[in-house]
Amino acid sequence: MKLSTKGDYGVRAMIALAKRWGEGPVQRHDIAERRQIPESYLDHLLGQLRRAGFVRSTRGPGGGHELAMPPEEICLLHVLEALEGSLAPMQCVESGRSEEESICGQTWVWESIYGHMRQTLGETSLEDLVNHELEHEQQTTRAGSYSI
Amino acid sequence: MKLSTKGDYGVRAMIALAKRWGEGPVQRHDIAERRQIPESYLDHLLGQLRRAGFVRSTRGPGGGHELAMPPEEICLLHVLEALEGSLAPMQCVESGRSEEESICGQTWVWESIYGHMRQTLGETSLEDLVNHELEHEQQTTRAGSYSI
DNA sequence: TATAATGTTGACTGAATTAGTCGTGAACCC
DNA sequence: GGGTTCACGACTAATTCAGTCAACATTATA
Repeated sequence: MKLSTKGDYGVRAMIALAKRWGEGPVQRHDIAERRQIPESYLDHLLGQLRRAGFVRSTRGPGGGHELAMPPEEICLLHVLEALEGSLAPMQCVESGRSEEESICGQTWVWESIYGHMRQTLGETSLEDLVNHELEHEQQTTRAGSYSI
Repeated sequence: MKLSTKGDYGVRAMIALAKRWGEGPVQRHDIAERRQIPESYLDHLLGQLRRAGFVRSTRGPGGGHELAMPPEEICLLHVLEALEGSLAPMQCVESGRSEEESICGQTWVWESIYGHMRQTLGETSLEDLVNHELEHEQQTTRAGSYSI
């Protein structure tokens, strides 16, 4: 039941871009370093995200990658589905085939879990993630200031 | 984000046993056929379930497998964790390492999803699954009776 | 006690998926 | 033209998954 690194890395990259929204393109190298993603692998992920319409890239000096729309308009669900395809935990959940129900017997439980998961991911935007991260940073900075 | 066949098959097998609770041992072959599980693979699953204490097996003629406790006392969560290990969708969710939070940035979302998932699976017993299946069978039987 | 039915175990294997790397090329800026 | 950056596809290594198989242990019963 693990999310693949593809999804994880992809979301990390999107958060990195969301954090710099409005400041022009960010370079691949920069994203990779900050979020600890293998740079050459990040290539693929950015390619998928670009083709899915979430990212805009420009080449040449001063080029890089940026979000194609504001962070509040991009939700985790769409990003992850662009990278991983369906997130359904079982085949019979996504296909909705009721004939299999008598053999599998557990479809309804997974449907419920999947529904909740989609809802949560759909309600969470990149902006939310950035805000959450900023709050967290403030806390650790404040806490850390005592130890200097 | 797929559940492996191991978890799926394992739960199917447990449902099969729950349905025959109190009727003595059920044979591997029988379970495999009814639930469409490769018989030699089922071996491994029953082994894991036995070592986890959910299944009791007896050898020799008339032997087979049966639940080691009533179906209402066994929940999906425990069965799946016995088979698959942790169901946590990301490493940082199960380890709870907050240092990674600044790099990953999405832990909190997955923690919420994971929490809900555990709750749902924890609240669903084998008895619930059997009952659900019986209701479903009645419906299809009734519906089907018109077409004969 | 012989034997047939059944479960037990672990070694092995093939296929698929994941997680990347690398090289070449294209666009862009100066 | 030269340096910088992205774009794309071929290739590969490692891991996990899914499953088979053979030898062995236990038990019922005739």
